[in-house]
Amino acid sequence: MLISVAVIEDSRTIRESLRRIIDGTPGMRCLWAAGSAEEALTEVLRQAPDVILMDIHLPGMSGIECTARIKQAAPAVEVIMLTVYEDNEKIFRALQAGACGYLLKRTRPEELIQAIKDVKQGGAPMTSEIARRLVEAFRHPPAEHAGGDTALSRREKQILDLLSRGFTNKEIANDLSVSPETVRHHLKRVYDKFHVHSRTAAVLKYLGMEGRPS
Amino acid sequence: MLISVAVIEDSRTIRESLRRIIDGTPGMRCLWAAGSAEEALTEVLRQAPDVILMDIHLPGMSGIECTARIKQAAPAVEVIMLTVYEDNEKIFRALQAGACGYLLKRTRPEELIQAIKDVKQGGAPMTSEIARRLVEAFRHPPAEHAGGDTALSRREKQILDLLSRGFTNKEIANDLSVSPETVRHHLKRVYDKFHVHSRTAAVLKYLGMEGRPS
DNA sequence: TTGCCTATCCCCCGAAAGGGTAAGTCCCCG
DNA sequence: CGGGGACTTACCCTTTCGGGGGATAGGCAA
Repeated sequence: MLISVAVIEDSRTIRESLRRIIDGTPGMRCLWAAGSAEEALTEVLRQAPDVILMDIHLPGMSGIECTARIKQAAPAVEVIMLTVYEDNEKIFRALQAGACGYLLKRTRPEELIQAIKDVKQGGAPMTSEIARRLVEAFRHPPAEHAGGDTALSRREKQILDLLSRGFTNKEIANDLSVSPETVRHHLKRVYDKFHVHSRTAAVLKYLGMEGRPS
Repeated sequence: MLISVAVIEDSRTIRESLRRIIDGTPGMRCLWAAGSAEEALTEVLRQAPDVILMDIHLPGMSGIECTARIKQAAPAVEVIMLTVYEDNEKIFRALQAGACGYLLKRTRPEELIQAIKDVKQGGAPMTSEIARRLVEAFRHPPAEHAGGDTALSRREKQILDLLSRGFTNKEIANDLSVSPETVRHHLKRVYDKFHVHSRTAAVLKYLGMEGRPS
């Protein structure tokens, strides 16, 4: 079974290097290699590959945006993000856009090839560090990729956490064995810090969804 | 650096086999090997290992429950679930309980050893199939296992959508050019359908986060 | 010591939200 | 044609929120 691969990467050197690695692998062929997201989008419509290696940092449209569009146009195409970045936010955004793998550029060629094969078999190749972050994010969705650096006190976080599970102030107060007034007080401070004026907006901000698309 | 490992596995054969594999690896030592969750919990307090290999299916307390308790008592201990099951629910429950890796029992010894090392380095070893499921779960939490089949009318969805972006009833009303009373009315129906009693809870349900872990 | 932060609790007020009920329009389907 | 569902508006009442004060107390650092 021949796996058709495409590469999206702005650096010509890396792009051609990836193409050589792919074409040099038996059972694998590089269909095309684009230098920009825009170019890639037209190529995808012309010839949809099985797997795409996508640089996350592209001039113009980002690789994340490009991934989202490709998955919309051709959901069967599997996308592996290839990047130098290791920060959580980019990882999550890429996965949500539809990427199924996330590798660092320093990944060795043989691992890259293995990753492409993995993807075809329904796997989700990623370094174990990245897998760990995914696991962490899965375990504590709020604390990690939301609030982040916003200086919330322990108590405020705690209350926000209960708030984000749909409890009323009174229920939170009972849960924490304090007066509802105290809960309200902490929430006021949270609203200030988040620059919001409603519990709903605060929760959304806390969960990192304030900018969700419709 | 010596990595101390512990094994929790009810089958004596597999337990001893795991112990041999670990003790046969330079730089690794099997501290203890328990046959039940209860036994393991007391052992953990006595001697906390760096990494635990935990069978998910144990007589009495399950491996998932046991993982949760261990992580509570000794958060630094890393737990790798070892199992024959491959179903999503168990995977997620285990990860939420605090496991950081999830391997199938048919994993070869050398991979197991590598996984233990991975964990010590902050990785999250898992087969790529399992990683894929995690990614899937991460990508569509809302659409899939939430809202899904709940029969919401067009209008109700529309309002819920605006609601889930933090708008007040009045703002939604302006947006849709209807009266706030109308918005309130639709929301009431939504609350009924969702069996919730607050906008926050409704939004969470809508976004598919109603069962989030703490 | 004097602040400053966090946490706790209290007051007030007006606005918003939740619950119930009623009634009007529209359009589709039998 | 009639009935039903979706959508609309309106009224009632009660509870909760959001925003504004202020008071007390412990901890921690300048």
